[in-house]
Amino acid sequence: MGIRASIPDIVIGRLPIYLRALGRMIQEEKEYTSSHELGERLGISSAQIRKDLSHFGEFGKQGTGYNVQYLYEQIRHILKVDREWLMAVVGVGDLGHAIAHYRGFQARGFRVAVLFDADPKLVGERIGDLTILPMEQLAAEIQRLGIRIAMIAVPAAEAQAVADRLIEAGVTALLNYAPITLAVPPGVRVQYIDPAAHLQHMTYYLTP
Amino acid sequence: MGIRASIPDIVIGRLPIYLRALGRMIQEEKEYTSSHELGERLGISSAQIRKDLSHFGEFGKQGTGYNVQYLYEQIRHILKVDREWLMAVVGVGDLGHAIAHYRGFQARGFRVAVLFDADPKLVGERIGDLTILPMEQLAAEIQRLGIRIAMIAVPAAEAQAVADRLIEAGVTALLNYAPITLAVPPGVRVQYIDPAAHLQHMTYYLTP
DNA sequence: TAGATTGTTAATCGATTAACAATC
DNA sequence: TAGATTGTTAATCGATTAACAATC
Repeated sequence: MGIRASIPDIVIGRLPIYLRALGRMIQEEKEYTSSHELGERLGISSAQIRKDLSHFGEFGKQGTGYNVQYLYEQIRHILKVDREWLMAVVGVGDLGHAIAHYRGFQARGFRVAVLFDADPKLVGERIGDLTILPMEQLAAEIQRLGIRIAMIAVPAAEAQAVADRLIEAGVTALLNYAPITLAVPPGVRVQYIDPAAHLQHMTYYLTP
Repeated sequence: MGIRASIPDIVIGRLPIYLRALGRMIQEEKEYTSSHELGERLGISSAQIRKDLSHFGEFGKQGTGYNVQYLYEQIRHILKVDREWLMAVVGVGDLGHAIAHYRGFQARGFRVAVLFDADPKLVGERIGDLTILPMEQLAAEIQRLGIRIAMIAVPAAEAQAVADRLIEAGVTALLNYAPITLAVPPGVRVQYIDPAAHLQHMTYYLTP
């Protein structure tokens, strides 16, 4: 029995983009697509799309391309979003509120299940059908709900301490909105959302 | 006179991360750092940091490393964020509100200067010292303020049309929060913020 | 000085692309 | 069938890393 080489992380990172485009095609009631068409929409070469998908199996048919619905389901399965993941949000300021209200998670495999904030003035406030809980309940609630994913929306100065507590409680995937690189132990994944960093990336190319 | 090869975009994308770390070091009143220390904090090899910086000049000293403040200023200059860029925000729902309130832009070279929304119920509402304007005023206001950067925080279904209008008005850098890949003409830059895509990237690695 | 660290070169590694046989 | 498109191989391209002379 051979060893299956691990799939490049950069390929995994493109799958959600493919999934997003396929979701739109489903809305458009498009039944079939091709690597060429998908690449066209995404600004990616058709060869790359075929190569990426080939890591996971054979999903298309020569001559006709890919059945949109089928490929969509397959990628959902590969990414393990053919189920619902519960998430915790820590920090319920403006950004945390926006995250808690966001309607877009449900369709893509996620649900905000619990909110925490360190500010006693916010604790007890209701958002949708959730009540903001104090930090003291963080570990217990995360364990009770079996939560593995958390979003950090606290100020930069508190983000590392919050990450530490979340990891301690059993979280292994963090989406960090604070503008700071987190130190985490092996086995814990972190993704970053830093709008100012994206903006700075673009200003390099702007002529003043 | 030779042709200066263009610097890889992936290198440009790392500069804001270096800048962010240097900003924190300034807060910590750290005077000198090294490629090794910086790399340690960021989970990047020291060789990569030195190589990245070498595209732009020589900023360090053998034996002592980099003066934090000096390197910070140099990178700010390279990224053209040693000034203030005005930005437009289109779509002032929960997310647009959070963006408009966000205090973190100022220190990193940006200011939200104008807000637009298609909803007549929102038009006229004040957020901080800004008033939400109707879409009809988009082109005129963007031109009047000389705005080159816009953030799109409208539903996916409207994002492409909004992008088209912004580009038409002279915007050449878009930060898109809508979960859709935008089609833009050459010369226009787009960066994407899609939390669900980041989450899906991580669930791949989670064991159910 | 001795130790540390830079900037740079060359080697390595990995990702993307081009091309095409297979086949629907 | 003829045309289209896949999955895959090999070639190309580009990015990362290791190593080290230079030097503070």
